[in-house]
This record gives sequence, C-alpha cells and structure tokens, in this order.
Amino acid sequence: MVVYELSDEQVNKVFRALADATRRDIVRRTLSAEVRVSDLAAAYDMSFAAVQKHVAALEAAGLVTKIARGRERIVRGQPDTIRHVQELLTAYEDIWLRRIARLDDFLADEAD
Amino acid sequence: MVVYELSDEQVNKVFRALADATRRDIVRRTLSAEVRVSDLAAAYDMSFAAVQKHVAALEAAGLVTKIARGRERIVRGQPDTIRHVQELLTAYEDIWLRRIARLDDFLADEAD
DNA sequence: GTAATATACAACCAAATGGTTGTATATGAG
DNA sequence: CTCATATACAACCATTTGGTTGTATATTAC
Repeated sequence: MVVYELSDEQVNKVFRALADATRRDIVRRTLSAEVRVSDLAAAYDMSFAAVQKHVAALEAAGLVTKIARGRERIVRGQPDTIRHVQELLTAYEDIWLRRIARLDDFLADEAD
Repeated sequence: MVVYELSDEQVNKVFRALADATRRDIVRRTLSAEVRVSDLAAAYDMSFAAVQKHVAALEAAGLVTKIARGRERIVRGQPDTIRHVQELLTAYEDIWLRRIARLDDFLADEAD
C-alpha cells in the first residue's frame, strides 16, 4: 500500500531529521497542534535562527510543512511521512520473519 | 509493551545509523543472514575500514551485534531495536490521532 | 614456524552539521 | 507613517561524520 517510493536520499533526510531530540520534539508539537515558528523558538534554549534551521531540516525531510499566515509561518506535522518510515521498518521486520521462516523450513526438513 | 526506555542519546544513534544507505543495506543483509565483516566489506565500493566503521555505528545503535568466531566476526541484525523504533513512531501517530479525536469532539460539540 | 587472512584501530582530511550573530524584508498595530 | 513583530538568510565557527591509509594483532592454513 505504498503510494510512492522515497529515494535513498529522501530516506536519509527523514532519518537524519529524526536523529535529534529537538527536532523530534518539534514533530511531536506540530502533530498535536499547529504552531508558529516563534512558538517553537520560545520553547527551546537556542536562537530563533537555530530553531528555524531545525524546522527547515524537518521540512526538507517532509516531516512538517510550513504555511504562511500573514507574517507568521504555521508549522504542521506530516503524519504521512511518519507512516512511510514505519512501512519501511516493517519491510525490515519482514526480511527477518522470512529468515525465521526459512530456518523453520530447514529444521522441518531435517526432521524428516 | 515497551520493555525499557531508550535515552534520547540512544534514539539519536539509532536514527543517525539508519540515515545512510550503506548502513541500511548492512542491516538488511544481517537480518536475512549472518555475515562476516569481510563479506560486507566485499559488497561495497569502499575500504574495509570504512565498512568496519559503519558496522561499529550500527552496533553502537543496537541495530546489529558482532560475535567472534575464530578470527572472524559474525554480524547479526537486531530486530528488537527495529521494533523499538517502530513503537516510537507509533507513539507519534498516536499523538496525531489524539489530535484528530479532539477536533472531532470539538466539531461534535459545535453541532449541539 | 611462516605466511596468509580477518579484524582492530589510530591518524589524518574534506565535507556536513548545529550552533552563533548580524542584517534584511514583510506584515500588523497604533 | 512609524514602530514592533515574525521570519528569512548569509557568514562564520567548532565539532562530527565518513572516508582514507598505515600499522598492529590474532587466528588459521600449510
């Protein structure tokens, strides 16, 4: 049920974006409510520009989108991308399960 | 059903480790079969030491384990850690779903 | 015992990352 | 119109990353 494949580079960006506690917190906040960039900036002990960069990284990864509302920018989390990563990890689990299945078959054959 | 919580730093390492196509490929290979470090090194167009570093990053993240067998090191994927990341992402989806539920409640109240 | 193999690890380097400050621009308030 | 607010973005810097080569050590093969 995958809508479109992400390129390796896109997948890199998504995982890279999630590899930072501040960015994960931004994703959490923007999934539960729409917030302005300055709301986010107020939440962390770093400069506005630093938070801006984190939001930009998340946006490039497709984990959030920014829409203009007057002079403000509303940041919204993108659950679709989260789901996409989950599907990717499920594919890894499937690889593992197939291996287990092969081992089971092997053991069953041995028992004959 | 989370067995133990991963620290922010551990989560960082896991996502960081997955943010590289070579490392994701190593995870795939080691999930479907046990391979030696040199088997992996033979698979990529980079030095043995570079592959060693990738394996070390995955090991630090808990995505693979290395066990000694004579002079060889057998690398095995760790599906538990994959599953842990999936659970983490499910928590994000839940945040989103709770938001949707709140919005639904709000709309239902409006309709009264 | 000697040679070959498998791995480990240090030192080095270029590029990317994650922060900073400073400046510019667009919008809203009075 | 003027001032304050919200954002954008460039330049800079220290640290980390992802690769390299070179050297050392442990195990296996002959």
